[in-house]
Amino acid sequence: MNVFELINGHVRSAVADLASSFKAPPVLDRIVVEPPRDPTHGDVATNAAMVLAKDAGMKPRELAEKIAAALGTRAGIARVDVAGPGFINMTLDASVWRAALVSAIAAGRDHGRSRIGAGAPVNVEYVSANPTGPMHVGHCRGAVFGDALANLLAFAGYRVTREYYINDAGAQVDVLARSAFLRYREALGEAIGPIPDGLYPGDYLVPVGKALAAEHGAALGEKPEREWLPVARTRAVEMMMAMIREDLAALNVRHDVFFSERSLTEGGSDAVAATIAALREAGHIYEGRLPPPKGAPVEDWEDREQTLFRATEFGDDVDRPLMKSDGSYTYFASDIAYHKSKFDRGFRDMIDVWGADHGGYIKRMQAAVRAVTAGQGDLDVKIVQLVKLLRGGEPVKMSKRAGDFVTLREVVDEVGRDAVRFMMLFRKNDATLDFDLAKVIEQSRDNPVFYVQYGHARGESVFRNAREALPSLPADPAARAAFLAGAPLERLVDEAELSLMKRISAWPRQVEAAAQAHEPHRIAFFLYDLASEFHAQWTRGKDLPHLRFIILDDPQITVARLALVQGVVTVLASGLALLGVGAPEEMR
RNA sequence: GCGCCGGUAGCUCAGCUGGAUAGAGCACCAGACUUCGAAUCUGGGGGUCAGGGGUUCAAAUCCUCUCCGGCGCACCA
Repeated sequence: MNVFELINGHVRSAVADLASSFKAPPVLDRIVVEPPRDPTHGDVATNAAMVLAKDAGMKPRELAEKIAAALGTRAGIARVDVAGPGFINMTLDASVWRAALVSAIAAGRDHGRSRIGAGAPVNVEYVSANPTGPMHVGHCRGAVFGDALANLLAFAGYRVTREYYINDAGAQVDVLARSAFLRYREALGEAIGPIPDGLYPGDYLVPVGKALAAEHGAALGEKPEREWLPVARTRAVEMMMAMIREDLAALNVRHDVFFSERSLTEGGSDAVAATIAALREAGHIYEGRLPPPKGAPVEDWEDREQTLFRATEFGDDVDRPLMKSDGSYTYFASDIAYHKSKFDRGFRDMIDVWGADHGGYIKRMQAAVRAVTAGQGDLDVKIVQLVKLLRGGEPVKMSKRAGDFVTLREVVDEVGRDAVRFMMLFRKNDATLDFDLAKVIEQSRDNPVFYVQYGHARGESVFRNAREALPSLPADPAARAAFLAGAPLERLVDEAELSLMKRISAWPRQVEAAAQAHEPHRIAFFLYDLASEFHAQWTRGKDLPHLRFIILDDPQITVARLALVQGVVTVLASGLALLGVGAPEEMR
């Protein structure tokens, strides 16, 4: 049950009833129904009169009075005021919040589930790290963000596919293959000495060399490179991807589809060639020259005729090359074919999650998606900004050159999956993030992960204690919820209790807003606020014993308050699940 | 030089796609444990929303210019 959706309906129908006297038909899209920032203004406010005043040919306040009069007669609306420049403020009958709480408890983990997605397929592509080594911390944020966003969209009613694009076709995987081949010779007993510059030095390739040796014996080493390289490459990529999947599993991140870049051009058909041909057919490709980039001079600039995509016709700054000077496709060309494949597989809505260093790539990719889908497809690119890794306020030094970068696994092993996930989401995706290894394992309010989880554990702790005073309270969670859904909620009259009920009721609205904005961090912040309000109410019971959740000689109010706790626990558990973070029963 | 992302309290950050008097945590000051978990809570001080101009009933939010920080800038992925 979404209270704001309910009132939204009332507002729209009230406006529709008045519309015959308007000068122009009202544009309902701009009407916003939301909780006012200042609670003294009531429970729900709408700007309807202000945005429709022109259409109505009335002054905002005059129109507001008329809408307010119509709303005043609707069920559940206890009071309507016109305020300021023409806000309509509504105070709802407490029965509305009670009904919302009952519905939340009864729905359990489905409370907040939405149908705004209407089953539309959405493709969320995230991580897509090169299969050339283990994942490092830099990959964490994109992985967690993409995963949480996918959860959120699924909860909001979209049909979500989680996808990983394997970059197994470029020069980098050839380097990987040569590095693995060296390890293969090593595995056969050869002294290889130090790893030469330009090859990957990491010892995670040792097992690949051993595997190649075990499978091929000495045979591979006797062949020319063009024969052994594909073999080494395939095996290396395979083993790297297995490693990456394990790393992701440690973070509780899983994908539905792993899409190989190589598969676009291998086998019977060349999807990249086909895509380019189609674009050429549509007039989006030409042979031409590109001006050298301004600013920093490019040393080896080679002015030549090349195959260019007219990205500028779709909003990009310059046209983009599709072929390298050696005649092979650019990465961009493959990427166009890849996104076309997404569209051909039924995804009009696509979301890519990229690191900040790829920000300059957004426009051309969106341009390409428009071109290749004839404007039917929509690509949203979410950029996750840099993560600064700290320990007790001091930067953790990492040098990629020396090979001592911090791996994803190391961080997860040190602070735990929950802490990593929550902290990665407790910040807007496009703002940089400080991740302090010391702070995230602290058990204090300083640490939001703990604070929210503790809120959940504390709620469960109340239930454990309540069973002594209230033997009829079922231990089984589902039975408990069913039992509490029948609680005498009219006993909840304290302002703060009412306020908690309202926040629990706001959950569905939060889910929808976060899903539509593609912003899972809003969920994290909502949970933090809910936990905070719950902790506050819990502590009030210390000064004011009559406000405790468990009142020994009044089982009725105890049941009512337990229902409130049930609502809190339900939303915390549900929200934490969206973030992929555990909701512990206790934290001792 | 161009593009993208940031700039909000001393510090770290929210601000619900334009709403009413801009909010939280930390830090600082003053308080609350014979108690449902004090791993918590209550109160207080603290603001030129980087700066100028514009759009309108209304701007931290949209447009524009400037300043500062990060990232990127044929043929890498």
